[in-house]
Amino acid sequence: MSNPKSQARGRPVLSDEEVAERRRHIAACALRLFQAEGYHAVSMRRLALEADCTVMTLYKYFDRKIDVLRQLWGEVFCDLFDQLDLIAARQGDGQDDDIARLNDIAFGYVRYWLEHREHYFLVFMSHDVSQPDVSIFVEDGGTVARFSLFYECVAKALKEETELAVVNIKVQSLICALNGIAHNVITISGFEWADPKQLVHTAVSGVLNA
Amino acid sequence: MSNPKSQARGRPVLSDEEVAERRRHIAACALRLFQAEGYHAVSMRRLALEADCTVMTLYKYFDRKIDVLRQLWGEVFCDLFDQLDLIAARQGDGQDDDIARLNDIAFGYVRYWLEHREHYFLVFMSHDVSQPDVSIFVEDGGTVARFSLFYECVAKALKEETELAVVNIKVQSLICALNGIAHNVITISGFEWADPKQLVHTAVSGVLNA
DNA sequence: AATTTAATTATAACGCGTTATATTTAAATA
DNA sequence: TATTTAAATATAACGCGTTATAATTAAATT
Repeated sequence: MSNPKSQARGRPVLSDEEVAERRRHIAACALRLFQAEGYHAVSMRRLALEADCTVMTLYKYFDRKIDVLRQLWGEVFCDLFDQLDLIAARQGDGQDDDIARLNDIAFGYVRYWLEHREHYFLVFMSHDVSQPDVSIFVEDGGTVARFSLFYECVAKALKEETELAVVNIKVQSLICALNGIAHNVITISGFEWADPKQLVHTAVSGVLNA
Repeated sequence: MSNPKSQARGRPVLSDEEVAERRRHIAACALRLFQAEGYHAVSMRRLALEADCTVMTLYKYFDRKIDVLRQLWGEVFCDLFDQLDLIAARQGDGQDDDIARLNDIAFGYVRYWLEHREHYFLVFMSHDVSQPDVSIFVEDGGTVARFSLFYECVAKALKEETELAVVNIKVQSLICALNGIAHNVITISGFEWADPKQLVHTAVSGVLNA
């Protein structure tokens, strides 16, 4: 795509794969450091040391420090949805089973964030207060696609007669509710929140019965 | 409390009110600057200039820059709930009216954040990725108290027979859902979210029918 | 008026993210 | 091998949040 014979003379531009490899290497180092010491505790100078390159090289492959983080988000969601897919694969064909499965998946989703709060912060709270309108992880279509798991499960748990548009609203409402539960329980830690499982159950029942 | 005759000699410690006044002055300057240019665009040096003092004086009254922001959060919630109280004051005693009113309040809550996204970021997204467990705005009991508006409205919109504990779960679930809608619509701006009013309606119906 | 104490200032420093510029190194062609 | 081009380095600088320290100012008592 970006590399069609380029120039004849001189050192050739790195291939897309070579660029991707270098980005992956930096991201891999960053993941280790971020998980061990936290995002803000790791400086670009430190990351350069770990990645065995210069700060300037980091900035060649990532426009900003936050973009290194963004690279890791895809992996987080991959991990999360791999777990949810396992839950979804459980047997049971009745509608009661479908509802129970939806509950399990919804709670699995929230539990993942509660058990990996540093991932939650990585994904949902890395915004800069001064640049509010940044779109997260949506540019990566692969992540969005996996949210369709919720769509399928909600559709199954509902009567089959339900319209597509209605299912869509319900799914979005559910996802918002689940993210909200995770967000509130994690960030408003001084408040005596109810059992997350109950909150999730209420959200799921609500979406099905609304 | 902190000022009982203190010492006999030398300049007396500032009274609580004097301290509060200086804090308010700094916060007032900060509000003006933050709203005009954004939190991160305003440096402590700049704020000191505006507040007509030294950076060191700022640090005498606020441990960190983020604490200046925190001081402003209370005012944001005050503004928000003043608006919601107006909506809540509408006449109509039937249960249908109660449900409609709950819908209006819930949407008013979400709409406030959507229309004041900078406030949303101020309140819900000012965390540092590296210090995830900070409790927000809960230390200020006044703010939490005003959330009881939701409790009262949900209780009214439900049959009176509903248990306190159940109402409590429903209220928490609703608040999570509303925060989640605001959070997702604001921060995941690249996704085609449904009409927020519909999402709120689904959440409210869900909580009432769960 | 002299003294004591706290508030405030002045000044410098630290590492941070980020940018700019000039130089060196590596990989290709002629 | 000499040349060309891009990758990578080296180095310095900017303003940032934050901390430390010493000097100054303000308000009280003796």
